[in-house]
Amino acid sequence: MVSQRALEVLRVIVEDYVASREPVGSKTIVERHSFGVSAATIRNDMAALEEANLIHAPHTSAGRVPTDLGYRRFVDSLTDVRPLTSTQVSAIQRFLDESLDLDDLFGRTVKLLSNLTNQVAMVQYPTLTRDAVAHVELLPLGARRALSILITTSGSVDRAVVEFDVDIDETNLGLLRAQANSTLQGQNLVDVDRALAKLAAESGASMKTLVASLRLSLIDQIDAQRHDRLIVAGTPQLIRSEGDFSRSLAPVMDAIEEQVVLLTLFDEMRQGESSTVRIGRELADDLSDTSIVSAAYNAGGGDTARLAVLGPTRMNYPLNMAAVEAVARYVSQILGDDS
Amino acid sequence: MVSQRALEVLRVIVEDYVASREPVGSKTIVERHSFGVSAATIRNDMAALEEANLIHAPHTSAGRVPTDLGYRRFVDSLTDVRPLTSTQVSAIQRFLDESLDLDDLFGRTVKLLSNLTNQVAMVQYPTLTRDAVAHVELLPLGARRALSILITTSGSVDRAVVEFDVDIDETNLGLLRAQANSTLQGQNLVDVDRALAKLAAESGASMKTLVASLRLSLIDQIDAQRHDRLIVAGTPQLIRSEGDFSRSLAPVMDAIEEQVVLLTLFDEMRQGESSTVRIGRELADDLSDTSIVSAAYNAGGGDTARLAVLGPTRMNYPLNMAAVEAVARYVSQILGDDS
DNA sequence: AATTGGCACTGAAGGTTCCAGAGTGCTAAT
DNA sequence: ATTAGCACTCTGGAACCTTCAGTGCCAATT
Repeated sequence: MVSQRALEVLRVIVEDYVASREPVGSKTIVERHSFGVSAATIRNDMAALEEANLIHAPHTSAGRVPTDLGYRRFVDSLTDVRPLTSTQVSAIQRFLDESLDLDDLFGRTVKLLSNLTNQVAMVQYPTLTRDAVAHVELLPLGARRALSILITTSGSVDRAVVEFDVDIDETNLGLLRAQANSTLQGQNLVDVDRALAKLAAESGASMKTLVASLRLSLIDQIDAQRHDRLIVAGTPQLIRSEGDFSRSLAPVMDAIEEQVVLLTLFDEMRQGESSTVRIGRELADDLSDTSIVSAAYNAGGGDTARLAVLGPTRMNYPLNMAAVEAVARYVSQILGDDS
Repeated sequence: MVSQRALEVLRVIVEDYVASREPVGSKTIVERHSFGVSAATIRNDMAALEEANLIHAPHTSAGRVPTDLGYRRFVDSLTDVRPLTSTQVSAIQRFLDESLDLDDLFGRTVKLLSNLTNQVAMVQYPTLTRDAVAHVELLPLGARRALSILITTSGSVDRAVVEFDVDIDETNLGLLRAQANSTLQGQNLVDVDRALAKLAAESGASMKTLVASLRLSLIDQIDAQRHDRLIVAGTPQLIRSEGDFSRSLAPVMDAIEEQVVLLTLFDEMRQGESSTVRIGRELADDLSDTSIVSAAYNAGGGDTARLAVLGPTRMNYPLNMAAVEAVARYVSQILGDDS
């Protein structure tokens, strides 16, 4: 039904529409692109595309606009992701190489990605399975509570509150801290549970219950540290492309601020291949005017997480895909090196 | 020139306009409020108000809208800040009391404030001068670099990179960590510099240079920890009140994302009294359609910082002032208690 | 001196009509 | 399969009108 040429027509419709924001008609197509055929022929192809639900006319006598399905077809047909220019690449490298710890790296990464694409950019925190305990700090918070701070060898820091069953004073807390550190230092995070169980078993009665409380809290903490955070930058870009949204931007901003919808989405994607594009209605209802281009990056030791850009469905997919993939690649490179 | 009654008229104009978003005319005023006079009289008063640049007519035959100056007069005339209802107050208390560490408290605070006011809410991190060192962690980052993590007794955590002049191995780093901790633990942050200088003086030649490097880094870190961060929530609210902005929201969002303009503003305000309202052009140019209502809170030990809401100049000032002040009060209360 | 009713005037908002233009779908011819 | 031709449709903008809320001012009133 849809000929080869018709797909070419789809391609130029997507490209022109993304560039101009104007519905594109048969005449402008033959003018701007050298198909060897007349406008009437293009019109026939367009009729076929419309039949296949790939494009759509806002009203009877307007040009055509790609549907979600049209964008999907367009994206799927992109075989070779045009790489970024070498100056861009070296700028990325230089910029990211300067970063200090994980937080700093991710902060730089989102800003960079947002600047490259003029979209909202997001980076998901990785779960570092080969991460080990560097230090556990315990600070009193009251008679039966303490704040536990877990520092890992990758430099990540997490906090949680430990609830004890009994009152605990400075001395006891110091003892617990000393024991926990000597037991846990150097242990891989996944082994913390086992190590603490063992410590509890070997401890005297009074210490046993304290260790048990700490164990509960630390396990939670380690679990919670999994892909549960998103660093975001570039929300102002969303406003700049407000014209591309049929409904209010507020629900989109809500989703970004809440994070949970996006994180769930990322978790779904982890199953899939490394680079993924979600378009319009393929996402949640509130995000039906937006698309997300994301790629997995390697956080070292076989751990992966995702980074992404989010923008209106009318976005420059090739550019965004190239940027997301390039940045993911360099972040992987940096995280693969040391530590 | 502007009679007492005229100021009453200003008050109802502000209130009605904030409530309805419609320019308010003399007729609606006499209908909705019981001034004992006719519309013509109100018109005379309005002429005086316009003369004084307190109100302004969008066009010849429309009602009036307050100017920035009008809002200013209105706000200044609010003597008694109507307190929140007792259910609101107890909800605030219950919600904030549950919080664990500082980060959690501030996270809750901004969300709460944003919900209470339907505006963007912000909390500035306090500088905790009575904060002391709980633990210093050092993690290798390469031959001549290490990541230092500083945990304070208030539970705040900061990271920085230490650059050494010479290569350093695990053993040396461990030694440095042990020395640093035994010297610094329990020391007030402001004394860290002195303590490390002393340690350097007393150390052997090889250790001396390492301590010096660490000192440089930690000092920076402690300095940087001063009021340099802003926790923000509720940016979607900004979009919901987009109609109140004459120009694009993008610069406003930029300012929020960049933070620096707002932080500078907060620093200026610290001089002033505890509760402050900045209206329209009193702020930066890009923020000429927005107002900021802020209050100082007490972080314990005489340290203060600010929290605020930001929204269109057409905002409910009494409500926002009450909310900001109430929340500031409870945050102060919580931070005054323990630790 | 302050207040008021009356009244002419103003400008925005909204509706109607018209026109031009872009773009289409269809048909018949190539 | 492609194309030229053509009638048709719909939007967007201009021009125009009417309505209406609200004003400013003046002369009369308290």
